[in-house]
Amino acid sequence: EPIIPVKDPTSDMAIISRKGSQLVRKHREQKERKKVGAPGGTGCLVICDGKLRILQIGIQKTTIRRPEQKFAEHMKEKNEARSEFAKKKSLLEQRQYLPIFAVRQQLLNIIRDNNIVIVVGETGSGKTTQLTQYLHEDGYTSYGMVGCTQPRRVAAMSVAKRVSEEIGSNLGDEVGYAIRFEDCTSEKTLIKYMTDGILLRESLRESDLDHYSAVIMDEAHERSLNTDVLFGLLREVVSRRTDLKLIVTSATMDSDKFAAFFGNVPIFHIPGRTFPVDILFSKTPQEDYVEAAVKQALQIHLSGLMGDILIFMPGQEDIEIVERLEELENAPALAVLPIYSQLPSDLQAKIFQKAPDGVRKCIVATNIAETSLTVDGIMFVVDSGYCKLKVFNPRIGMDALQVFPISQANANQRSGRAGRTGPGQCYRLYTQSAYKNEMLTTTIPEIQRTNLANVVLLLKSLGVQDLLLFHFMDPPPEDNMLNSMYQLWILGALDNTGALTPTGRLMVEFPLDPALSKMLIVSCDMCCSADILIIVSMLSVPAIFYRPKGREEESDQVREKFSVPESDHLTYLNVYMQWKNNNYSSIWCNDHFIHTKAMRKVREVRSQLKDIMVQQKMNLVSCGSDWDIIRKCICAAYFHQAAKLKGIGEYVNVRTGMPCHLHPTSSLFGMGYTPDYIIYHELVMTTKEYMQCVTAVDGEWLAELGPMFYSVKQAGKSRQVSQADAARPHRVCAWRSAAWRRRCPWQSSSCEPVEKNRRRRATWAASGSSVTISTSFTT
DNA sequence: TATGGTGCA
Repeated sequence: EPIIPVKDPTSDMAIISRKGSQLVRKHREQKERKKVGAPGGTGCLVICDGKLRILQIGIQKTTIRRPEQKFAEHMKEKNEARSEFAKKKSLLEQRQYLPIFAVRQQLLNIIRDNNIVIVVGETGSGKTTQLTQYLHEDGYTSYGMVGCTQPRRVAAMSVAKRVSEEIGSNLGDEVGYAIRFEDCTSEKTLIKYMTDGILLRESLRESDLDHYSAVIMDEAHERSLNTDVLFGLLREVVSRRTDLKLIVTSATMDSDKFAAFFGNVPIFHIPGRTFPVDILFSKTPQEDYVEAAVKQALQIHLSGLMGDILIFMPGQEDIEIVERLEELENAPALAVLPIYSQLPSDLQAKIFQKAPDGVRKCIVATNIAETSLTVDGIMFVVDSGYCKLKVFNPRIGMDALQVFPISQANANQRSGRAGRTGPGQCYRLYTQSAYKNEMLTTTIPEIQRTNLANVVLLLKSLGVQDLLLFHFMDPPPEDNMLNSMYQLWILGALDNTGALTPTGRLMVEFPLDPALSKMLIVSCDMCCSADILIIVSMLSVPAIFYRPKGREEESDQVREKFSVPESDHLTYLNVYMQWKNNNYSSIWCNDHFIHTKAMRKVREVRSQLKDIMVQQKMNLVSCGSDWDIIRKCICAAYFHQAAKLKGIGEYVNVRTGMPCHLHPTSSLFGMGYTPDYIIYHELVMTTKEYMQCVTAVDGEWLAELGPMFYSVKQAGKSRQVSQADAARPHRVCAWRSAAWRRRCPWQSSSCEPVEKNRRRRATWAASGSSVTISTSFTT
C-alpha cells in the first residue's frame, strides 16, 4: 500500500499528521492482527526500591515489505575532523580550558585525604582524560600504575590514545590500554586504560591488585555486570590495602548511594560543559509511540528550524517502520538513517557522514546512541520513552527480551544528546507526570536481571565462601543466585558442599558461559575438541547470519545451503569450515549473507580459547565427520536444557513441561524432520518462548549424561525418557549435603514435605531400579 | 509455524 505524498507540506499541518496517521494506522492494524493468537501475559514483575511494579507492554509486530535495498559501498571516512578550537590551541591550553582544571588542587587534596572518593563528573568536564594525569603528576605512579576502567573497548582505546598525545609519549609506553584480544601496554606503562572486564580478570590472578596505586572506575553509573562485581571486590581490596586509592565516577542521581556503599565517603562535584536543552513533554499519554514519533519528527522537519534529528526507538522493527518517513517525497529533503548494533558496519557508518547541503539527517536509533555512539550536530531528540531489556527468569531459566519504559536516567541521557554542539530541544513522547511518577529513577542494574552462573563461578574462584553474604551494591535476587549455583552443580563445577571442583577451576580459565566451558572440557575426553572449539566460538558472538529487509527469502535460501538438518550447532560448524575453505574471505561472507565482523570475531575468540587450552594442557583433536560424537558432546553440557516432541513441530521442556518453540532461524524449523528429543543453547521469550540454537539428541544420552534429571523407563516396546527429577536446587542439594543445607536460607519449613519425598526417591534411584517417578511441575 | 536492546571477558 503506497503512501500518498503530502501535497503542500509547509502550509497545512493537519494534512501532515493525517498522512502520518495513515502510515501508522496500517502498522497498528497489522500489530493487532498479529496479537491474535500470540501468548498473553507479556508483562513482567519487577522489584525496585522495595516496590513491586507490574510492567505490561503490548507486542510490537509488523511486516512491511521494502523494495530491494542497495548496500552502501563506502565505509566511514576516517578524516579526523578537528574542531576549530583544537586547531588553534596547544594541547596544554586545551587541557587548562577543561572545567576540571579549575578544581584540580581541591580534587587532589580530597584524594590524598581519603582512600575512596566518589566523583560526579558531568559530560564535558574532562574527568576521563584528566583524572589519570593529575594522579600521575601528583606522584601516584611512582609506586604503581594508575588504572582507569571503561565499560566499552572503543572508549578505552580512544581515551588512551588522546592521553598519550597529551603526555607526549607513544601509545603503549607511559600510557597504554588493555582490552580483550589486545594488550597495548609495556613495562614502562604508568597510566592504563582498560575495560572493566579486564580488571576483573586481573583480580583473579592478583586479588589485591598490587600493580596499581590507584584505580578509577569511570562511567560506573552505567552499572554493567562487571562494574557491580568490581564494586564488591574493590571495596574489600581498599580495606586491606591502605595505600590504594579508589575513585568511582557517578551520575548526580546515584552519588549518595555510591558514597553510602563505600562507607560514607566524600563526593566531589565537577561541573560539565554542555549546551542547554529544552525539554518538551507530551501533554497527553501517547497511544502509539511509533506514530507519535513519526508525527513529531515531521513537525520538526517542516518547522524550518535547522539541525539534525535523533529518534530513540526500542528495537529494529520499530526503526524499520519509522524509516518510511523518507518516502514522503514532496517534503524537503530528509535523510532517514537507521542505527542499531546488528546493522552491518557500512550502513552504520552512514550516520557519521555529512548529509548533502540542504538535506537534514534524521537518525533512528536504539539505545546504542544513548551511550555507545555519539553523533555530533544533533539539535533535536525525539524520545519514545521505551527501550528493550533482557530480563532473566531463574525459575524457568529463560531470558525475556521485552519492551520497558525507560528510567529517568535514560531519559536525561537521551535528552543530553541534543546539547553536544549547540542548544537543542528534546521532545518526550510521554507526560511529565509519567516521567515523575511512573519511571524508575535509574534502570534496574544488570546484575539483578541476568543469569549469574558466570558471576558465581568467578566469585567462588576468588574464594568468596558464602555468596549470599557477598557485599553487592544491589544484591541480585536470592533465587537467581541459588539457581546459578544449582546450574554449576549440575555441570560439575561445584561439589555437594558448594565448593569449586577441579572442573570448576578449569572452567574459570575460559572467558565463556559455564556450559560452554564445560562443553569444551568434555570434548577433550570425547576426542572432538577441535570441532567443539569452533562451535563454542561461533556461539560466543552475536548473530552470524544477516537477513536484510527486502531480501528475506533470498537470504533464507542461502542460509539453507549450510543447514545440517539435525543440528544448528553443526550448521555453525559447517559455516565456519566453509569460510575457512574460502580463505576467511569477506566477499564470501557478503555473498552468503553472513556478518563478516562476526566471523572475524569468531576467529579471534577461537584463537584465544585455543591458547588457553594449550596452556591448560588440553588436547586438540578433531573427530572428523563423526558428527554423532559432537552431538553427544553438546548433550553432555546442555542436558539440563532439553525438550521433548509433543505434536507436529511442538516441543515441551522436559524439566518444566513448558511449551517451547523452535526459533524460525533454526535449521530444524519447518523441515519436516522432528526428532523426539532436542537440547537448546538458549531459551528466549520475545513474541513466544523460543529455543535458539538446537540439536537433536538421543533420549538415552539424556539419561546417561544427566542422571540427576532423567531415567529410562520401559513403555511397551519403546523406551522413553522421562523426567526423573524436577527438583529445585535446594531440594536436590539439601539431601546430599548437610553443609550445603546450612548455607541455604530457604531451607525452611515450606520446603520440608518436598524434601522428604525427595529422600525417598533418592533411595529408589540408588537401588538401581529403572522405575521413573513422574513429578508434576508447579510454578 | 514465522525472527535478536546494549556492552564485556
